[in-house]
Amino acid sequence: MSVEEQPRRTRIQEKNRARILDAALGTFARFGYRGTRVDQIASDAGMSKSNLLYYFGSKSEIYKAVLAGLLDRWLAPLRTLDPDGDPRRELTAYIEQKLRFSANEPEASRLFANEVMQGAPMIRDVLEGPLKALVEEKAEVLRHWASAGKIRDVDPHHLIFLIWATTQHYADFAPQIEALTGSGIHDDRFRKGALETLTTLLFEGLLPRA
Amino acid sequence: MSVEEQPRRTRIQEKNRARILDAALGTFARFGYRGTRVDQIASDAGMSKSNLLYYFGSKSEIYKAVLAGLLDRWLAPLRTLDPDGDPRRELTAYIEQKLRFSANEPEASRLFANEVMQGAPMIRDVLEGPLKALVEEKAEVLRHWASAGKIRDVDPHHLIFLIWATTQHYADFAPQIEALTGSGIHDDRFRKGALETLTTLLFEGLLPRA
DNA sequence: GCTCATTTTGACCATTTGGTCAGGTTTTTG
DNA sequence: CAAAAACCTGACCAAATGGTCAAAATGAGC
Repeated sequence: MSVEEQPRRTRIQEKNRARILDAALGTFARFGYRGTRVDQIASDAGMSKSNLLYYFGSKSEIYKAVLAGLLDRWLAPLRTLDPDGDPRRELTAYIEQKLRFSANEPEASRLFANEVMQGAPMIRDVLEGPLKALVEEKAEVLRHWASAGKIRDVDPHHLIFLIWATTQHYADFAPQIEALTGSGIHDDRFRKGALETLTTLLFEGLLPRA
Repeated sequence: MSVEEQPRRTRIQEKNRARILDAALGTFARFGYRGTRVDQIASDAGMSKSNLLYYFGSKSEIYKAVLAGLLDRWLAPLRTLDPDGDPRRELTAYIEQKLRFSANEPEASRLFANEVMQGAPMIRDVLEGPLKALVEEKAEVLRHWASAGKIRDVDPHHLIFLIWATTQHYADFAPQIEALTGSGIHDDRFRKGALETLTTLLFEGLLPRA
């Protein structure tokens, strides 16, 4: 599910597999695994169902391939959090990366959400293994910053969840946000506003400083 | 979609409709509209598919009924935000209500998320109408608090989104949270920890006060 | 207990769905 | 350019799916 060996592929294979995975991401993100119809992926990818099944033997094979390609991109930003950096700088950069991800790959974000909401049947091992390890590592960083007096001493897990939740929200609930504000995270101005408000609240808090 | 007139119902109808809606909430929340099988709702509700269809003529009818019952509960907490109250008290109470909702009705939370992620096809009018109106009203409250110097002057929309996102996250991403922490929002201790961290961050901020 | 309305069932149906396969077409390779 | 490999198609299939219907079983009111 994580590392993928790359068999030799022709140019045609390269192109068609990419088209399929791209189309599949769209429908899986929208309708989940069970709600997605192979036919629709095929037509979105501009090819016949038979041809699609020539490249990926089954629906679940497509799903796994999409997820595998997604996980690394979802995780990447957290890896960049530098223990030796300044907390505010580091966390701001992290939040900005996550917001960018929501803006640039909203479908990936939604598919991830969908998979987790269904109980993470396909990626449970990743969550419990590599992700948990990474989160523990970064939680340690946060605790270290806290004990050095650089940040307030709050539960690192909840802090991480707050960042995940808020940044992901802009992708996952895009239709709601659009309905309420008329704009969305894809818009540069909007994204800057979100980042500004988010970081202000996170670092300074809502109550005016004395 | 919002108000529902109640036709006369026998005791049996009352009981069976409730059983169906309850089962339907579970599967719709997990698999979305398209991914849900009428058969499965029926068997979860402990009755035959035919019998289920005697109560609700079609799959989409069940879905609409479930959503209608859900929206009010989802919205209710925001309504309680009192303009004349103390911002910290009011917002803390709001967050606590939302966390409780995530704890007590995680499936309702997930179904709402699912519907919105699919583009809110069924509740778009509610989002653009009543919800938008309510949000504007409460945004005004926040602006008023800001201009009175009671809270920092941040974008009310993003502030509301932050609260929605963080509180909802505990229901929607429960499997991930469980995998990472071994616990979840249903646990009293955990929920108190979440509330504590959330309110501290939101009101005081992450950076230590001078 | 009798009658009528409500509730439940199981058989049935058309359509959709994931997937197979034999054979045709295109591309690559020697 | 010929042969082999890769690619693509359409017909086909079994199972699943949403939904119908007539008739049987059950319940309520007298």
